[in-house]
Amino acid sequence: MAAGSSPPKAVLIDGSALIYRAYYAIPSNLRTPSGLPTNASYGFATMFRKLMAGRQLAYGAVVFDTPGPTFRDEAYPAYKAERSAMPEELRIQLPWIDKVVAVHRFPTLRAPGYEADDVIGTLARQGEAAGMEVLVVSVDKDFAQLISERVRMFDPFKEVTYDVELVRKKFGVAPAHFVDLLSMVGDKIDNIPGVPGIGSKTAIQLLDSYGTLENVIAHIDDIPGRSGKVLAKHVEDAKLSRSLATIDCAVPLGVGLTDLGLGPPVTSEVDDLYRELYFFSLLSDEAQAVDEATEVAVLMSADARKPFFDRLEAAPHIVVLPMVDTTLGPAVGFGLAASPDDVAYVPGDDDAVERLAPLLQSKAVVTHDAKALLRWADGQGLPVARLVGDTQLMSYLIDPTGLIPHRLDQLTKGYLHHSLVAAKKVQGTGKKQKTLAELAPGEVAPLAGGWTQAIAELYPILQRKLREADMEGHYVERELPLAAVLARLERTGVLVDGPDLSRLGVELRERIDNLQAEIHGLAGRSFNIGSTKQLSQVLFEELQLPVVKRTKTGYSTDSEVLERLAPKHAIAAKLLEHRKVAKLINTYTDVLQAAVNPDTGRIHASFQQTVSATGRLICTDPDLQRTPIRTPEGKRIRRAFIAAPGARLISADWSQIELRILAHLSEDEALIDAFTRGLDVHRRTASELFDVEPDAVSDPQRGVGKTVNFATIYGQGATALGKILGIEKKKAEGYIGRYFEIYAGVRGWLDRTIADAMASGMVTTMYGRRRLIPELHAKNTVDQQAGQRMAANTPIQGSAADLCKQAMLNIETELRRHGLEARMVMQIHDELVFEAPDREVDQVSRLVREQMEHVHPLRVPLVVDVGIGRTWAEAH
DNA sequence: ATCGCAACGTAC
DNA sequence: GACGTACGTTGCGATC
Repeated sequence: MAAGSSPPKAVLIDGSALIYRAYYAIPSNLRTPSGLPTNASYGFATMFRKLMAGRQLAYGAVVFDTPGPTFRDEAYPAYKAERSAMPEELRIQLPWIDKVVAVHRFPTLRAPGYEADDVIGTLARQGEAAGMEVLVVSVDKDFAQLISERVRMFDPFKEVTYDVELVRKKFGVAPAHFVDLLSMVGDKIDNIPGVPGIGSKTAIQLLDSYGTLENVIAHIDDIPGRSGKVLAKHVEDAKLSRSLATIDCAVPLGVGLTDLGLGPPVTSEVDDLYRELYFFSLLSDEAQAVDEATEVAVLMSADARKPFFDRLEAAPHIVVLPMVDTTLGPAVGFGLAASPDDVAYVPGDDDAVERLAPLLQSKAVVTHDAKALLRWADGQGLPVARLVGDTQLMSYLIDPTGLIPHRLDQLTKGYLHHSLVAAKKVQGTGKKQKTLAELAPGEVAPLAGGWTQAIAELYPILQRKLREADMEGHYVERELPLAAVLARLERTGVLVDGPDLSRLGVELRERIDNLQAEIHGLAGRSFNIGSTKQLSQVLFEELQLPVVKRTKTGYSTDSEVLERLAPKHAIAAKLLEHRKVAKLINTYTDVLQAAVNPDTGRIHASFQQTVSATGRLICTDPDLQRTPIRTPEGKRIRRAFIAAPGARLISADWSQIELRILAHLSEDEALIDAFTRGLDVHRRTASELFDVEPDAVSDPQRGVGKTVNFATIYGQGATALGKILGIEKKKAEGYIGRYFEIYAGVRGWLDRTIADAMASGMVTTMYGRRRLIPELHAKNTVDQQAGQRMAANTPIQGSAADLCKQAMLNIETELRRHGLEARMVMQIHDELVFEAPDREVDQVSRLVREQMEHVHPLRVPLVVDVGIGRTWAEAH
């Protein structure tokens, strides 16, 4: 359509409905510093901005209800009787909402005696008649009746636009018959009675047959069964309902839609108002640039620093944010705050560190990512005596799967509703990215200052939420101290034998070259074996091998498929080997060598505390927790993890900790009995499943027992279990059924756990860490069932994580108490690895076993296997 | 050049 | 769709 020929556009905004929705959708803690609640104003303003973006609007108005009775109340006193008065905290925001509308140069309309719906209906019909395109903005489905070719409705919260087709799809009737539908179905929200016993299914059916309510009533004697009876009895209710639900499109307004022309908003006025309301994220780009770039003082000289550090000294707690480029590197500077209003950036020279040192010893310290602060402080030899706040850790504990990855900018948006200067805006991205050290203090300051101020503002909010979630104890006693353990573990790092990895790499590369040649030979041409797309063309089109399964985008070539193709074509086995070798080179030999820190000769991976949904620690850069073990080739990688000369690696892992926790939590007698008597549970399960004596269980049978035991922990169904065991679904069902006969207590616990989770929307671990599971209330069953599996698995996996964290803390304490030099170097969920001088090996082994086995009294014993060796492979 | 997603494979 | 928790690689198409 040519630009000039499109019809004029009008927008009619249902102000009352939107401010209510905004008020309830946005947390009430959103306030200006003076305490004015701004949640409804903020939501309304956000919606307004969204609405204006990119739309060429000629006419429009925001329409509000007026207090006092309307013609509907006179007709039917119960109308909207359920509605209570406007909350005071919302009423107080009305003048500000009016201002938001005004600065956008929008007219506001209120018509006494009528509802906003009627005013909007009247104007919409006017616009329609004048050939305009009309958009009604509301969350009220009643507007469906107005919709036509020219009138649509937009729900700004769901971001859905209703047109004739969508109304038909959602409600089952055309817009013209929407009130006829409501007249029978009623509307609880507006207290429109409808006809009791008639639901939307029946009503739609009746309207399909008779067209309108009027015609339904005319043929009331033809309607069979209960529907006919109740209709006949409630004809008057239906008629009343219809008139109540009908929007009056002929309200005498005194103004027409064409009187409601829109002017362009004056950006400066909008910005001024938003500053007043502290809506910094809604400021125009120009205003934001100015706003964010100023404010933070850069304290270069001793004279400038003195008074600020004096204020830090006097503050109840201080915020400290070291700005570092690399994990073990120096601080380029510090963001420091005595309060949210007293923030400064101090370049990281000797004077700054000297001034900071006593504060770290004496003050309550708040930061974001305590582990990083401690890593830096440890490196400087500075003790941090009272670390009380880590906004990253707090956010994680409050909702581990929300605001991922709990970065400051996300927390600021989520809790403070404004945005921060982006790091990439200051540092750039890609090749042009600058390190902090390459920037001038004045350039780092806005970044550091914004972050530091955000931490200061977030801390009390998160502290309250943490208390509300009843997790302060766990946070203070376990998670926060663990950050110190992890900081030390990361700084220690783990020694790897680079030359050994290099030799292995050479060997593997030779193998892969040969494999590649063989595969190309078998394929009849060369191609990129790493490309699944090219590979599937070779396998399924050129070699005409049968398609085993498909992926979203084409044919699958995963290892399971290749296994199945192996009997048919020699290429499959070669491909499997190629994959395995390529994986070892790419993910392990090369990566691990590259990860060795040239200064220390060790790998300093990151053990992250705020990532997993269940509370497990997660290792990255590189991910040492996935170092291969299952195959002989994989095990060679573990041989490259070594102890320093004169030291040994000690590996200690819990035996079947998750099953033991399941036994403890479920209090299942058979499971508790098995562990208490020190039986092999997998054998025990197999013995029951196959009805043979435990001693007569074969290895494959024990394997099935093991798989079925694990299936419980993961909430596996018969399909999945069957697939893994390579048996029919029916047979897998049989196993599962039998399993729950043997371990009836487990069934009961699972049922209770899932039921509790459905009721509360969350699950908790042994030490009270919680996980919200929104999937439990998903609309579709698939997601819901996934939610239930998470609900079953999380207490088990999460409690295992809890115990491991506690053990790590206890062991660290004991190692220090005994003045031992041994260091924890890795955690692999149920395994802890230590590097100990030869003379300490025996003592540390005993100490570690003792601490791990007795970390927490359970209804079953915990058993730990300890291994010692020069390499990880030897020790495990 | 950079980003995000799909497919795959590794661990507990 | 049917197994919980993760990370990281390569390839590849979309986007800047």
